[in-house]
Amino acid sequence: MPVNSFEQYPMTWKPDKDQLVSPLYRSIASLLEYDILNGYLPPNTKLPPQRELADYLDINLSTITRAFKVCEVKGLIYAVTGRGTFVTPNARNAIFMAESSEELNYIEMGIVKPLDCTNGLVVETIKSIANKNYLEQLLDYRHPLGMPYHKMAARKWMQRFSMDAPVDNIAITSGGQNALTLILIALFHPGDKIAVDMYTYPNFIELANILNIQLIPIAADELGMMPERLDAACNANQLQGIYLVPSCNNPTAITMNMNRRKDIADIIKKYELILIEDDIYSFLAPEGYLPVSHFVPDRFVYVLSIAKSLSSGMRVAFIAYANVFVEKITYGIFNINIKTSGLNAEVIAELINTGVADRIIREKKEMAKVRNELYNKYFEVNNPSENPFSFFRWLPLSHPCTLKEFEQNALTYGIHVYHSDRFLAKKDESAQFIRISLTSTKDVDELDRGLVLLKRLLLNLK
Amino acid sequence: MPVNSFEQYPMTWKPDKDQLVSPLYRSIASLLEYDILNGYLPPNTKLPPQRELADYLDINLSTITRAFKVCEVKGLIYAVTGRGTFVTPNARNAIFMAESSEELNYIEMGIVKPLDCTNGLVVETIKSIANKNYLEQLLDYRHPLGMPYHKMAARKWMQRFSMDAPVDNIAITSGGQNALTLILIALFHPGDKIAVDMYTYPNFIELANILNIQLIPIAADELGMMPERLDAACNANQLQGIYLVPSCNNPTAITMNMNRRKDIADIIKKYELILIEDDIYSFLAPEGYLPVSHFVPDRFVYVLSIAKSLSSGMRVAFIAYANVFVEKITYGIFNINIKTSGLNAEVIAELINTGVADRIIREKKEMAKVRNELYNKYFEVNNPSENPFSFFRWLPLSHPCTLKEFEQNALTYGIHVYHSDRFLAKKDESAQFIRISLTSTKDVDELDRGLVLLKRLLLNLK
DNA sequence: TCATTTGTCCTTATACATTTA
DNA sequence: CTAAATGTATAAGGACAAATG
Repeated sequence: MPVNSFEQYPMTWKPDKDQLVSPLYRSIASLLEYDILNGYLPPNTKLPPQRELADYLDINLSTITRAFKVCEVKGLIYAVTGRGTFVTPNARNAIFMAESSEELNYIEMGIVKPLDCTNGLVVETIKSIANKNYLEQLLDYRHPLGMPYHKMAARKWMQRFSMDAPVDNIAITSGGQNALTLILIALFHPGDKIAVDMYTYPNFIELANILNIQLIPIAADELGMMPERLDAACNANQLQGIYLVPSCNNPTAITMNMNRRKDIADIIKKYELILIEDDIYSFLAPEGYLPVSHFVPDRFVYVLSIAKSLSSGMRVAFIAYANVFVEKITYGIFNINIKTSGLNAEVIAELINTGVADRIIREKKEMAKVRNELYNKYFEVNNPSENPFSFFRWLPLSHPCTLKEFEQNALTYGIHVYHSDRFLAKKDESAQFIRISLTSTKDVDELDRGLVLLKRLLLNLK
Repeated sequence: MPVNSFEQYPMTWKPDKDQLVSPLYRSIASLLEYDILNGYLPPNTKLPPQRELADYLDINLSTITRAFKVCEVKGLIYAVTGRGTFVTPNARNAIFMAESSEELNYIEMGIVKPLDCTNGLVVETIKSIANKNYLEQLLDYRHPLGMPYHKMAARKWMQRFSMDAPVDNIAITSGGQNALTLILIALFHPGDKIAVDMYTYPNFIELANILNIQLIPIAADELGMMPERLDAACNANQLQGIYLVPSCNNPTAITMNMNRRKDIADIIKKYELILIEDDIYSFLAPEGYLPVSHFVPDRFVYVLSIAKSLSSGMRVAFIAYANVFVEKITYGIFNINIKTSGLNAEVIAELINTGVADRIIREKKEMAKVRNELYNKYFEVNNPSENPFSFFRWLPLSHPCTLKEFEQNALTYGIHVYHSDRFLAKKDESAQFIRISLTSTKDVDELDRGLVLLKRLLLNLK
């Protein structure tokens, strides 16, 4: 029997005892699900403590725990030990490209677009390929990892960024996100733990979530992820891997210098982690910088997407990997993709081999430089490790604010920017920032107007 | 204390009691994992009953159950109530396209190639698109689910096969395998169970394995999967989904008739399964056949790959899905692919809209018919439910044989064929068959020679 | 700093369902 | 067809750990 009468202390959620049938935990879970989905329990509602509900329903605490677990897995609620269980606010953090964003009533500085006014050059290359007589060979169903000729172009492009690997250790995937999916599925298991920067790429966070891979955030100083912190985390948890974007970490814009790269590599070797090096911004890094992969030749997977550097629409990325991963990645590609379209790979190979690719990145770097100089007129960049060609900037928020509050407020000012909470693998009370995309306005003038609005917004917050 | 001394009745696996530390179940699981991965417990070994182990280790039965569950989710073991727990046979069956198969010294009747001599028509379409002036729009980073115009073409193509869905319930993926990956990741969890035909598509089996999704094989009669067996399996296990290839099941070549489709649909509704309908061979099915999805409008995901029907090299598939899955699939596509290349989708849309697609499938059907007629000269097809246009045939083996033995033997005869064990989700003592691809020889003559060799091989086995 | 609150994890007990002999 | 073997599902009790004030 219940110990107390609960009539006088109202609980936020009172399941109907009469509706409980065996199995109890499922019965409870579906009552809870029903009440959440029908709006009887609005987002962020604090549910009664598990013990209180158990007492009220006169069943064991563990049964409530189990019922709650069912709803938590469905994403309906979340729980924090010591604090309680809450109805999930149903906002997701993944950064979606708007489905139809023809007419925006704000200045876009949220999403990072790839400065794709250089697409005209890609179109020319497509046209020139369409005239070749070997087109039919590109439609072949063979070569799941990529045609040899395309892998040679991939190698050439990697070498340009000081990454060298034999063609047998190179594969072509259907874009960078597809490569990350492949790597997480082929080399990791559900429940594995991967170290990431405290603030990191949101789509990697979401991908890890969907695959039930746990991310362990590691704090950074002005040079990027701190080796001591990584060491400590490896000691405390059993980590299997690490994800890094060393050329220009998204969102902090930090380029890791060579010493820091070596120090991180030492920890990777010490704990035998698998390195996932996402070098999407390699074309913005100083010439001759060696990738972290270079220092861990037995433990790396290096991902070189061309979405930001050459063309986002072609959906091609190159990956290179240590010998030990050859079999698993080959097997993974076959299971996940079968293969990447030869036509698309051909277009990119042609861009690389004709030198057009070099021209594109030169132009993009120039545009990025101009936009960064404009940014510097309004805001200071104090950390010399931040990449001066970065497509986005990272600005501390002096007055803390919730994600929704801040971004909504910004929209009323007519600008779209992202709050740092979107980039946290584990939400906590970390310092707050905003990420400002410099490459998404249609021209420099619009960016100027956006930055003026941003400056005004930040002043008014004080 | 243990009730008996186990010294005299040797168990197949005896974990070292001294190595057990808390938590017990994990300790046991990792000992077991270690022994399997290091070969001390070879594939198919029957482990001791859970009760016996519990008794031996002097702990509770449930703790062993839990330890075994950990290894089962990792795919190391599998359990059958009443029979016991067994080490998973780790043979990989995925059918790889040869990396470099220029010079074959055998006749290819293993892999199912798509009769792609129609690729010339695809090439022409690529050339015509390259001349259009809207090419740059195809390189857009927007529309992760596919551009509206492409989705309309997808809808049109689906309608041709009696599948109708609003464009908001349609998406474009980077090929059929990519679609299946997406669906398994977005709509299922590791450990979930999906019903499949006893003999089913090997790459689906491998994909499920890599994602730790369990497949439950369901027996078939001459009309395909038996509804009663599916019902029984749903009763016994808690199933979340079902995978079907109803137009021409690979490898059995069975086309499910309308009555059977309805009966299966009833069970899907009864147990609220998620239907994954892989309609890659829809173009070989009789006109007007309604997909199974039609009968479960609230629970389906319909996958229409164009790899076999139009072009395997373009890596495009269309999917349609029930309203309840819109959010999860949108989210999944974003996390796994970001998007599929608009250029490739445009080529396929153009094929569909200009009627070239219709011409291609007409030609392919005609070629398939000729090759099937040739097959019928040598072998009998007794089951009227087998698709007369099938790209492959399914032949009973009167004298049982191991997979390796048979396939090796065939190669010495100069032919490449697949043994039925490759198509089993759970290896057991099922009846044995071989699958003969009719569409992979370069011409009908070569197929004729291959079939003669096959006939001779089978006679010599008797 | 420490006690309280609160969710999580591990282990056990028992009833049940399927397979096999 | 029945009984035994064997894995599965549900629920409970207790120890533990993180957050809070």
